[in-house]
Amino acid sequence: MVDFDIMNNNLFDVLKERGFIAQTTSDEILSEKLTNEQITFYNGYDGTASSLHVGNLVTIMAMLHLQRAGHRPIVIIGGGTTMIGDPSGKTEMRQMLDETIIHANAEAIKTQLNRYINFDNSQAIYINNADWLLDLNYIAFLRDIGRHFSVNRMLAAEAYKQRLERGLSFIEFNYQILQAYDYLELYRRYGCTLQVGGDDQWGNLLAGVDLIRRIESVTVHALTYPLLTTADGAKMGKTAAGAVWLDPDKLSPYDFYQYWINCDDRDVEKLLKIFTFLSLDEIKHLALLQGAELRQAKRVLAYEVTKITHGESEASAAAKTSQAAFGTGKDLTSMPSTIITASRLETGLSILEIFNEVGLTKSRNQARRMIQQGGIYVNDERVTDVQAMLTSNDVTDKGILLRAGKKKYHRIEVKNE
RNA sequence: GGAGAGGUACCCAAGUGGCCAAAGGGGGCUGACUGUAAAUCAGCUGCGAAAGCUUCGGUGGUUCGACUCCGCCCCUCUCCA
Repeated sequence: MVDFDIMNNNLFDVLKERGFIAQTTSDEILSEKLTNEQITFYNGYDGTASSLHVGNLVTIMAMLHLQRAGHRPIVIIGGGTTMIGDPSGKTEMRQMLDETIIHANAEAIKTQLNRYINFDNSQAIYINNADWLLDLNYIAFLRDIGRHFSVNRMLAAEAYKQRLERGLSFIEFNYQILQAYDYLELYRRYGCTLQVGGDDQWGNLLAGVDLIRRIESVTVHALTYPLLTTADGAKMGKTAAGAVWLDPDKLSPYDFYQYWINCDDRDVEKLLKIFTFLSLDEIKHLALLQGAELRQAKRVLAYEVTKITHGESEASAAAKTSQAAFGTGKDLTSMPSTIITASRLETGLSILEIFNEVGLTKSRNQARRMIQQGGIYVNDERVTDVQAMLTSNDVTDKGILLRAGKKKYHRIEVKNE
């Protein structure tokens, strides 16, 4: 894919135009460096979960833009820092995670990042800060690094203010210092001169910039991405079911696709700019669509984002399934499905039970409630009887189509043993 | 270590011996209206077919009966050291 934006403008302007930039240490210098030099930059991911989510996708997209323009990304997994827990943006202390879990998470995230970022021939570097943090000598660290940090200034930082009211433990207070140390380490090892991250990381990034200036007498840089919120004010990437994961086992490509299709009208343009590689011109055209037409733009958005994360075939399948479920098509192949044996239908299978079993409802009580409210459908026919049973008569050539509410579908395939 | 205030369902927050599966708000879900959007309105929002069971930091008591009273423990916050 040819990226015309980058051919015609300088990278920094493109990033800015696409909405990737919240704060930087210096727009002018960064713009100049990104245009005239090949720099090494880094982005850290913590190991608190076994999968990245949509929030992290912003940083991945930005890294891809930077890598395509010839800069070298370092992806650092916070195997060491996650042992501490970042207090930024948190009102409560994070739960301490077990070392083996953190390690497993780090591995999973590494695999995941591999799908996006090209690590061939050292075009990108993967590293885990556990490599140097876990064996630090406390006294030596305090003397070499700790002395450069002013507690006064740290306390004044916005990130800690909120926590000072509710309580901040010493372990968390050290997080920023360790992250700053990471930057120093990467500067020394790889000549890394730019750290990027979400805007809530601004304080942590600056701490690293300061540390490197003090110790190495070198000016390095920091750039943050805006923290995305949806038009109705919620954090991007959160749904009732939890985070919007990038791992297909945690969130099916179909559901992932649906997440984007269902975005707020007002967010479409912003999301296209950040989460797809479509040119700004194309995006402008799509954003001109009005009313129901805007769904077309959402389809493009959902397809493109799903393609980047799950690949082209999954994206097409999800698009087809979505059309089938909400339009008039027939293809239901990528809809979540469950296989049951024909024998279970012989005696009649309770609707409550099957909805509960496939996870469309959380409990039988909930399924009952939804039937009473008219929100349960079998083969698109509303179920009104709480006692209703599924029988072999309900089996169509496509199995049995279960639906909870307007948007949650599940297909039952029947197997003769 | 001392003094005080607290820990209630997804979150905030009432409740202070039975009428409490626990007010209210937020969030979420369903329905109507729509465009698989937003806004609005209505209903629902522990588990169970039911009897009933589990739930108010933990644990032991008092009581016919405890979220409510008593003992011990754990945790959080504020002030003092």
